[in-house]
Amino acid sequence: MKRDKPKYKQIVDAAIIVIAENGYHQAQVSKIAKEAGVADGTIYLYFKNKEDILISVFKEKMAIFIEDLEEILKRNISTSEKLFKMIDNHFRLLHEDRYYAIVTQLELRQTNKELRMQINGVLKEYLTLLDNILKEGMDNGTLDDSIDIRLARQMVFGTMDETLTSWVMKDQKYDLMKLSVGVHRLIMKALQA
Amino acid sequence: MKRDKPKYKQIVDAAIIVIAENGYHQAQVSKIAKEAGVADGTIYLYFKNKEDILISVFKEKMAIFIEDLEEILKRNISTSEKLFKMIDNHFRLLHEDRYYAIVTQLELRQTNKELRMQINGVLKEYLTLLDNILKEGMDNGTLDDSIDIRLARQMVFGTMDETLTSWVMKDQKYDLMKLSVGVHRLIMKALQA
Amino acid sequence: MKRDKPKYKQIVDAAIIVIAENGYHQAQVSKIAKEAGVADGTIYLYFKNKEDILISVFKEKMAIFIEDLEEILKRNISTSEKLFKMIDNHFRLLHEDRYYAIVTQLELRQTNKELRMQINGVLKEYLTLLDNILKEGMDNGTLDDSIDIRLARQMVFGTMDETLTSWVMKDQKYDLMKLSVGVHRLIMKALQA
Amino acid sequence: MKRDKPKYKQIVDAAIIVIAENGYHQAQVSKIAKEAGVADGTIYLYFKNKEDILISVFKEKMAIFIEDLEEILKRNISTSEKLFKMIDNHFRLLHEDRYYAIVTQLELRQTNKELRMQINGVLKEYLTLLDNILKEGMDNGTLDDSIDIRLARQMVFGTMDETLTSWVMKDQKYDLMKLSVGVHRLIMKALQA
DNA sequence: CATGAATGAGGATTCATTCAT
DNA sequence: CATGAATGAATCCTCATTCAT
Repeated sequence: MKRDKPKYKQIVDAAIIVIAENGYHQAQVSKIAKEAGVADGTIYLYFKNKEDILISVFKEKMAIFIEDLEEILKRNISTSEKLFKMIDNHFRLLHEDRYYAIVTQLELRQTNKELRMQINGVLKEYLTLLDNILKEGMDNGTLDDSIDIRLARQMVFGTMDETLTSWVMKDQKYDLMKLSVGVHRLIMKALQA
Repeated sequence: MKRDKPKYKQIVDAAIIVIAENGYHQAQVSKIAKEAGVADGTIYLYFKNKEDILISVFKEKMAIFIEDLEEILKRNISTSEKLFKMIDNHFRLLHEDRYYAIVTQLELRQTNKELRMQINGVLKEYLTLLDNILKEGMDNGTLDDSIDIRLARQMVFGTMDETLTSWVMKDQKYDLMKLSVGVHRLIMKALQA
Repeated sequence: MKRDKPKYKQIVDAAIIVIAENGYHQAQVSKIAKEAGVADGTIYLYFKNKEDILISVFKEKMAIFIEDLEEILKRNISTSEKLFKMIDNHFRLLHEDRYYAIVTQLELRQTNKELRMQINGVLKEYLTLLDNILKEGMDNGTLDDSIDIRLARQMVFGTMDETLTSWVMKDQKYDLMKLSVGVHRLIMKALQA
Repeated sequence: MKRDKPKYKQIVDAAIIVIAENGYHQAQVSKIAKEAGVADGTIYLYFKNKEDILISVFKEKMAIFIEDLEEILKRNISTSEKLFKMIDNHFRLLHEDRYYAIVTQLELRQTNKELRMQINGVLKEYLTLLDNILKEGMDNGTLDDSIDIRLARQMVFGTMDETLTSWVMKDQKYDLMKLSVGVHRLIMKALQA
C-alpha cells in the first residue's frame, strides 16, 4: 500500500506546510517536492497528479477527525457532552496543527469546483456522524425534534466553521480552545427540547 | 464618478454572468469584455485590474444588502423582527439573483487570500449592522447579554451562510424562502434572554 | 483571413528555418517565435497549437507545388513533357529552398501518426494530379495502359522521393537539377507504351 | 557475445511488438521491459541506451534480409530473376511479420536525424548488394549501362519502399505478395538494355 | 474615450537512465 | 546478473495587461 510508505507521508506533510506558507496558488509541485526532500518526479510515484496530493492532504487529516468522532459517539455520555466533545476535539485538532488549520479554513477553498466536490464527499462522512448525534438527541428527548435535522446540522457546522475561519484570519492570535465552551452552550440552547 | 457611467455597470453585470456560467477560473477578462460588449482594453479604463472587477462585483451588490439592512434597523419593530427581516431579506436578494448567489457562495471563495481579505473588509460593514441589532437586543432585554457578541454574530452569519451554500450547491432545487422562518426561530432560541 | 496577415507568413517561414537548423524535436515554440521576431503568445493568435504550425508549413508550400502542377497540366504539351516539367519543377522548388527541402524530406517525417495522416491528406491532392497525367498518357497511347495506375504512381513518386532524400542526406552537395533529366528518362522508359 | 544471450533477443522482440502496437512515441523503455518480462534496469545491461535498442531492432531483422540477398546473388540465375527474387523476398519478409512491417515502414521513421543516419548505415550494406546485381546486369548486357547506378538503385528501392509504405498505411488490407510481379516488370522495363 | 493586437512570465508532468541492494 | 525506486531536465500554452492608433 502506497500510503503506508514513509515518502507518502513525507509528501503529504510537506504539502500542508507549503500550502499554508505560500498559499494554494503558490504551492508548486517543485516546492512541495523540495520541502519533502524528494525529486519532483518522485511525487508522481505516489500521487496521480497535483490534485491527488490535495485530496490526500484533506483525506489523511479528516480520517483523524472521523476516527475521533466515531469514538466519541460510542461513549456512554449524554448528547450534550457528545456535542461538546465533538466541538472541543475539532477545535483542538486545528489548534494543534496551525498549518492544517490554514489549509482547510482558507487555502483548500480556493480549489476548483471539481476538487471541492471531492472534498465535500470526504466531509460528508463527518457530517453524517454529526447527524447521528443530533438524531440521538432528538430521540432521547434532549434536543427539540421539531427542528429540521438539516437546518440543525447547518447551524452547528456553520457556527463552528465561521468561528474557526475568523480565528485563522485573525492569525490565530486569540485562544481558540477557550471558545469551545461558548460555542457548545450557544448550540445547546438553540437545539435543546 | 466612474461607477455612475453606464459601462461600469455593464461590466460588473457581465462579470457576474460570466463567473456564474463559467466558474471563477474560466472567467477571463476577454470573456467579461465580450459579454459586456466592450473591448478588452476598455475594462482597464474603469477598473485597475481583474481583482478590482471582482471586488466591485461584491461591493455593488453588498451596497444593496447594507442599504436594506440600514432601513430595517431604523424601523420601529422588535429586535426579533429585525433579525427576521434581515435573514429574510438576505435570502430574498440571493433568491432573486441566482447568478449572484452562485458567485458569492461558491465562485468568489476560490479567490486568493488577499482578495478575500478585501471582500471581508466590505462584508464588515454589513456585519457591524448585524452587531448593532444584537447589541440593541441585549440592551433592551430581548437577547441574552451574557453571550459574547462575536460568537453570537458568528452563529447568526455562519448558520445563514452554511444554509445558503448548501442551497446553491444543491443547484437551488428547493425553496430557499421557506427556510428563513426556521433559521430565524433557531437563532432566536439560541440568543434569547 | 489570418493567413494573409504578414505575421502569419513570418511565423511559417521562421518555423521552416528553425526546424531545418535544429531538427524537429529541437524546434521549440519559443525558438520559432524568436526567429519570427514575435512573442511566444503571438504564435497562438495565428495558430491553434504547435501541430497547427507544422501542418501550415506543409500546406503553404505544397500549395505552390499544386498550383504549378495544375498549370503544367493545362499546357498544350506531350505527356512526356508534362512528366518532365513536374519532376523538374518539383526538384527546382526544393533546390531553391534548401531549408524547406530538409523539412519535408527529413524532419516532417518524424511527426506522430496523426500529424502524418493530415500531411498525407494534403499530399493526396498533388498525387491525384500526377495520376491525371498518367491517365492522360495511357489514354493517348503514350504510356502503357496495362500498368496498374497505383503502381505507376508509386514508382514515379518513390523514385523522386528517394532521389530527393538521398540528395538532402548528402547535405545537398551535388547538383540536384542535373538529375531531373535522368529521372525523367528512367520513368518514361518504365512507363512508355 | 551479448546478442546471443536469450534476454537480448527477448528485449528486441518485445521492442518490435511494443512499437508496432503503441507507436514509436508511446514505446517507453518501461513498456518494453514489461513486455520482455525483465526489469527496466536489465535493459541497460544489454543495450547502451534506448536508441541502441532501436538500432538493434533494425539490425537484427536486416541481417536476415542481407543473408537472403547474399544467397540470391550466389545463385546461378539471370539478373532479372535475381531482381525478382530480391523484391519477392523483401516483400515476403515484411508480409510474414506484420509488426516488423509497421515498425520499419512507419514508426522507425519518426526517429531523429541522427538515429536515421545510423539506420541508413545498416541499410547501406543491403543497398550495396542491390548495386552488385545492377552492376552485374549492366556488365552482362541485361541492363542499360548508360543509366547512372545511383539513380537506378534509387528507382528500385524508392519504388519498393513507396509500395510497402502504401500497403502498411492501408492497414495491409490487400495482398502484398501479388504486387512483386508488377513491381519487377516495371523495374525491368525501366532498366533493361 | 475606445480599441484589440501583441506581449511574456510561469508550471505540471513524463520518462530515459542510474545505482544501491 | 537482476532489480525497480528514485531522479530531474525540459516545454507548450494561457491570459492579464499594455499601448499605439
